[in-house]
Amino acid sequence: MSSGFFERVYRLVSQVPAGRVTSYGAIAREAGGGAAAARSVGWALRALPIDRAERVPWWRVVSAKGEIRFAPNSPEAEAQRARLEAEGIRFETTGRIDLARFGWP
DNA sequence: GCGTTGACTATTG
DNA sequence: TCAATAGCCAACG
Repeated sequence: MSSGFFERVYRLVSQVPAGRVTSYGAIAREAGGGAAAARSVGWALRALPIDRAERVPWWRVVSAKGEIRFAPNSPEAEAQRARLEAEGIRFETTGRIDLARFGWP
């Protein structure tokens, strides 16, 4: 609406099925901004309103390495990990996700 | 319209 | 494999 890029990002994230995760670069590329627009995707999700956050699975969006890009002691990171585990996603001992199994093609 | 910021990615050492 | 640096894009002030 206001910004096609933002709405497009929200739409793509909403299309991610439960039990799957995607990376910022993948969404950025699908949004039409290119892999370099990954930072803009983070900006869009950071500006994600609360009412939008409930219908947009932002927690299924992780870094290209399958790890959460929040602070390890951040409440958002804890909530994200909890939601991902609730959807059946397992974390490695290093705290990373196996994109080969949970990655969204 | 310019400069800064950011939930990133890819490349190099 | 890990750490540090550069680059790109979009929104905000």
